[in-house]
Amino acid sequence: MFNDGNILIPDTELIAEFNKKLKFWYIKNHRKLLWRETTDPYKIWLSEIILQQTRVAQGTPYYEKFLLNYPTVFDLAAADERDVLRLWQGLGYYSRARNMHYTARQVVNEYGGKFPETAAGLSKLKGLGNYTAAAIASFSFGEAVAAIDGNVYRVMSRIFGIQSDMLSNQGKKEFALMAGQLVPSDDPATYNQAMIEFGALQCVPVSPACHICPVTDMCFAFAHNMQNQLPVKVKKLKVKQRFFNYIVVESNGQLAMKERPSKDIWQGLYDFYLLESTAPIEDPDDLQSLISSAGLLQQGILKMTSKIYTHILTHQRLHVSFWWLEISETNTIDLPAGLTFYTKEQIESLPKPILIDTFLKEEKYL
DNA sequence: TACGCGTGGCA
DNA sequence: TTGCCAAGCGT
Repeated sequence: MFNDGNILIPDTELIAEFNKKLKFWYIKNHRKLLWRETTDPYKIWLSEIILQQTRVAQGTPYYEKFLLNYPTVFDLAAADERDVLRLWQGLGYYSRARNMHYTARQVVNEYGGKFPETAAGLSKLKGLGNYTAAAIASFSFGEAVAAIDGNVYRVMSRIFGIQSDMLSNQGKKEFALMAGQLVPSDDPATYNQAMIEFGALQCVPVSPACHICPVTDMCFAFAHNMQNQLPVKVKKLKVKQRFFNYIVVESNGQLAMKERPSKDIWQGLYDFYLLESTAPIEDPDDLQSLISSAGLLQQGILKMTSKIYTHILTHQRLHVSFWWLEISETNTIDLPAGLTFYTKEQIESLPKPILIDTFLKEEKYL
């Protein structure tokens, strides 16, 4: 192994050994898929576009009906975009279909109906990124370039112990460097197919069957029992947007509060009657219907405080509005479950989220 | 660079 | 039920 700064590139003997075992596994275990029985770049291209982020079982019927309706790139180029989209219907990621149609016309009009024969040339076409361009280049034209899809990332990461984030740019560079060392000049097409198929069938994301794997003897993940940790994908934590509409029920100077339930933020702290919505509510009428559907008796004047509070948590952004519901002294009210009236003194001593505390102070209640 | 893009299968 | 994807790409 030699060190390239960030990753260890295995020596040529180890690479040769891995490739040999991989190829043997592939010959024995690969699926017979329609698009593997041709080198026609149009068909390979069609299959690769369809299979982007899509399972074989889901994409196969589409591959067949597209070939039936548009047997050649000329037929696809001559079609109306609307018809192409109609045929794509149900497969999702519809820009794939639009780009494919666009590219078919470009191939016909600017390339005389022939696809470029290198990954670099193919990359210039719309809808073809690094992976798809490399896949077509190797499958159709035998170019010795590595086609790195999600399966290949996983296999390389586990076998050779690459622990860089496969979603980061730096990580992608390291994987690409490794992949470039692995791809053989002899029959790169079968090698690429084999890597992808190996990832799809044997080195699967969850609970791979390592006891029947032919390369455990050279597998970093197996040796370190890290199959479930690799590949590393640093998930960008997604900030969820939530819209809170608090009903501050007031009666004789007391406020109705309740303890926060488990399995949500602020567990054990106290807040008001909460109606959560998927979008901000600005019209009191909308809130009224929400309230009545929730069974809260409407016996007072609902008044929104002017301001909408934004409260930021690690993984949530809360957009919070407060609505005062004043109950006149002569009325009684059936409070929803969990709510209890508390005096100002009691409220002062209750544990509350900062947001609630701030609100009460700004309203000069506390 | 980070994010939106669709659908169906699975635990 | 809900989250996590599955042969990525364009912006």
